Parts: sequence; structure tokens; C-alpha cells
Amino acid sequence: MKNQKVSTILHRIADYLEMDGNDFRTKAYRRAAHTVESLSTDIEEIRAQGRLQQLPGIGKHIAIKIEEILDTGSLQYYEELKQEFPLDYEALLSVEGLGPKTIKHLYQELGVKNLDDLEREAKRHHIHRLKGLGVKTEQKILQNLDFARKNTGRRLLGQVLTMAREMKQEIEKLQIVQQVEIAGSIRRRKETVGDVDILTITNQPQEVMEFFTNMERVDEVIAKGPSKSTVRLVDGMEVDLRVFQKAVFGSAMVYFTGSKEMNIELRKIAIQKGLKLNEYGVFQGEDQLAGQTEEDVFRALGLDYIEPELRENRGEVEAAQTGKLPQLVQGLDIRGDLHTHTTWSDGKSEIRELATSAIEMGYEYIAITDHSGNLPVASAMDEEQIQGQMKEIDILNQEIDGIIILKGIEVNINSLGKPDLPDSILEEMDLVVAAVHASQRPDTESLTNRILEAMENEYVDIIAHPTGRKIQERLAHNLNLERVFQMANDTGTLLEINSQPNRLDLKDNHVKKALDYSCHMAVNTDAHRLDQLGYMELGVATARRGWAQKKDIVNTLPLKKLLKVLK
DNA sequence: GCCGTTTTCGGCCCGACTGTTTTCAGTCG
Repeated sequence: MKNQKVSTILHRIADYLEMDGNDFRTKAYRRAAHTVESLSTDIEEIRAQGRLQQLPGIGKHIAIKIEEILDTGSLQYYEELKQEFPLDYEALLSVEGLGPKTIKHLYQELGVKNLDDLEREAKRHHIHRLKGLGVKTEQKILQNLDFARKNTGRRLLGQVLTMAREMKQEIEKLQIVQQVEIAGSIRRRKETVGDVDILTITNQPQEVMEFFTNMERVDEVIAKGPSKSTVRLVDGMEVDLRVFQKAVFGSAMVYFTGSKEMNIELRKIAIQKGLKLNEYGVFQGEDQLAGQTEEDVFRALGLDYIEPELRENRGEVEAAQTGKLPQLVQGLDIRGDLHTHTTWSDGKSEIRELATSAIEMGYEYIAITDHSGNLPVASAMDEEQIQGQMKEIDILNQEIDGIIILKGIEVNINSLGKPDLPDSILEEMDLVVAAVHASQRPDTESLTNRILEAMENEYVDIIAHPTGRKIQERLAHNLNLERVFQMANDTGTLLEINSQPNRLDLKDNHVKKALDYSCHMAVNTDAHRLDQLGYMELGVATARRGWAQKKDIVNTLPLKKLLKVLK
């Protein structure tokens, strides 16, 4: 898969064009980059079928450039741009307040190529002498430099969600506030989050802004106006607060939930209908046709309501026009967790604790799937321990009402594609979860074959965290996912959507692709501690972002039907 | 550079805030 490489180069070209103020060409490249990174199909395959130019935003010229990248691994046009502007654009752009125009200006006038150059010129007070830049800008650059160096960019949804909810609750306590909602990429449940957007309804904006900018966790106020303020928290996260009247809150929520790409699509639809869409509503001339609720806004544009998780301009707008949006799976549909760990291996909780928690979560069943076999790092169980655990589960199932504990196991798929336990043991299990725990990185072909082989084992029910990626830590294994999906369909093997905040594996795009192959999936937490059962909402969000419906997810089934599937 | 139910040219989403300016450009989302 060279999709990532292609989209990165297209983005870089857009960066360079942006400095030259070539706005429309910039947008064209950005759009093409977004199209490529959202693809769930290998771009080389699309190219082989001669369908590049059918992709949105990809025309004759960009198609030729993509072909050059695929054929030669690089792009002449891109190399030329790099030579013209030999600078660390991404780093410079990460400095709050510096944009493409200023970066170009600084490079041409002062030769600033990276953060060190920038710091030197700011300290020598060369920057404020440039036209259009002043003393305040120079000070701000120095202030923001250290932060830009430390800042790792986006953070995991699972880390940010709790904090955002706490802030929402604090603001909700104000009497003068009528409503508070979290918008932005958090509401879309994107796997990583760049900043937090909070929207409120109030008639006293000044007071709310005053409260917001003085909250205890605020480190620095970046901007403060009557309708919008931005702060940086002690932990480095940026938070925006915006204030609206009730009559426009729906359109504001649409606008600030994004994604930006979908908003642009919606605006185009508005224009086609002779209307105008902005954060204050849908307008015909001066008249506001809609704005109070999101449903109104979508309806005014002739669209069905689009769930936030779908708003990525990946076909949802067209589906909303034609009544073809999926009925997404919901958190309440989930009846159990099929991948958990206990103190029998590397987990921190007892089986009894997990079972009790599962009852509180309203589950019908929970599967205990501790590690086994040749996996010393995860303190795997030997055969004697497996027997011991099964006895304990039998006893607990007698003792505890309101939940069924399933006997499961997580086996390692060895280098020959075999589970590292004999079939005679697997046969005794209600559920076998199999996964590659590869520290080495085999080539695509052999790793794919290993997984395909494991799927053919009749006792293997679920392939856990299929791509092995860890967000911002480790890339996905090189896998031919199309073949994996095909085999999953052929053998009836389930694919996992792992809910750990740094895994979310399969990820949203993969889920969507797997659905094309009619695969069934299980949303599991892989919990190693009691509180991690709560990660389920992240996995469900990933399923929803991948357009999954209740029927696609097996752990929405009642126990009897689930057991039939697992047979 | 892309695109077309006003199609092969002339458009391309829109508003708030800031700083450096006297009317606006750049940045951000």
C-alpha cells in the first residue's frame, strides 16, 4: 500500500504552493491528498484498473503525478519544490501564529529554515523589523517556540475524551449557560484529536468567556473575544469555546463538528440550491430557513441526518441525499465483551471483578481470554493453568447471576500460521481469539499467509487486532487486507475491532472495507484492568466511523445466537 | 489543478480574531 506515501507527497506539494499564495491549486492538491488517504483500496490497484481520474479531486495532471510516484518512488515536480524552499515547513507551521505566508517571508528575508533559525532571528530582534511583522509577533514566536518543539501534535481520543467531558460539566454548572456541547473531531470520534471545541448557548457571553479563560486548568489565554476564545491548558491541549444564540445552535454544531471537508460539500449543495450555509444557519437571501437544530439544517439542504462519526466526506453526503445512510450500531446494542484478560495472565483484575462490572454495564456475557502458549512476555498460561481457570469459571457461573462467563483463550499465531496450543485444548473453549504478536516484521506475503492459515483452523473464532498497529507508536503490519477479508468471509472467521485507545484495530477505513466483503466483526476491549471495559465506546465509535450496523457486529447478538456463530 | 442539471471557462466555503494597519492581510478552524 503506497496510499500513505502518495498522500503525504500531495500534502507537501500543497504546503509549498500555499507559500506562493496559489490558493486554488493548493486546495486542489489538498483535496487529492485527502481523497487518497481516505481510500480503503490500494491505490496501485485503482491505477492498474485505470480509474485514478474517477477519484474525486484527481484529474489529468495529478493522476500523472501519482503514476510517477508509484513507478519511480519519487516525483520530479516535488523534488524541485523542495529545492526551491529547503525548509522544515511542518515544524515552522506548528508554531502558533506562523502560517505559510509568514514562513515564506521569514525564509526569503532572513533565511529561516527551521526552529533553531527562527529562535536565533527572534532573539536578535530581526523579525520585528520586517514589513507586516511587529514586536508582538516576535515576542509571541519566542513564547510559542518551546511549545512547538515539545508538542507532539495530536493526542489519542481516549486520553482527551475524559478531560473534555470534565470541562463540559464545569461549564454546565454556570447558571447563565443554557447548553454546552463538545464539537470538533472529538464529537466525530476521530482516533486522534488536535484540539477541543466546546459550544455553548448563553445570553451573557462576556461572563462565560471570563469563567472559561480563568478555569483552573488553563495555562495561557491565546485569544479572547465576545464570541470565541482560545486557551492552552496546563497539559498543552488547546481548547476553543464559542458562544451562540439558541436559534443558530444547530448550524453552529454542524459547522464546528466538521469535518472541514464535509462542510465544504454542504456549502456547495447550499449554493446549488441558491442558498447560503454558514455557522448561523441556512439562508435564502436574508431569511434564515434553518439553524436551531442540526436536523433542520440537513433537512433544508435536502439531506437525511448524518451521524457525527460519518462526517468525513467519504460518501456520506451522497448517501444522505439518496436515503442510503446506514443505521449505525450503537453502544446500547453491545451485549458482551469477547476479549479480556485477568490475573491468570497479564491482567490486573480477577475474573469475578470483571464479571460483576459486566453486569453493571448491562452485558449478558463476557469472555475471559487470557494469553497462552509461547508468549512469556504476557505471562501466558500453561496447560495446567488453563484447566484451573476453566474450573474457576465453572464455579463462578454457578455463583454469579445475571451474566454468563465464556471460557476463552488468546493464542499466538506462530511463524507457521498455527495457534500455539494443540487443537485438543482449543476444542474445549467457547471462544478462541488468535493474534500475531510479532516483534519482528516479516514481509507482507508471509505474514498474510500466516493469518490466512490461522483463519482456516476450525477452532479459531476471532482474529484480534489484525493489523497490529499502535497509533503514534508502531505502524500496521504489512498485510494484504483484501485477502484477509476474503478469507474471513470464506471461513466465517470474525475480525476484531480492538477498543484500546492506542490500537483501534481494525481502524475505521478497514472496517468499511471489510463490510464490502460482508465480514462480521466483534468489538472488544482487550481489557487488562477493570476500568478498561469502558473502552468499549471507543471501539463502537470506530465501528460507526466504518459504517458498521448492528447486524455486522456479533457481540450485539443474544448469547444463544452468538454461541451458534462461534461453533 | 479540478470541475460542470447555467460544462471547456470561470468559478472554487466562510467568518472571527489578531496584529499591524488606517482599511487589511494572515491565521485559524
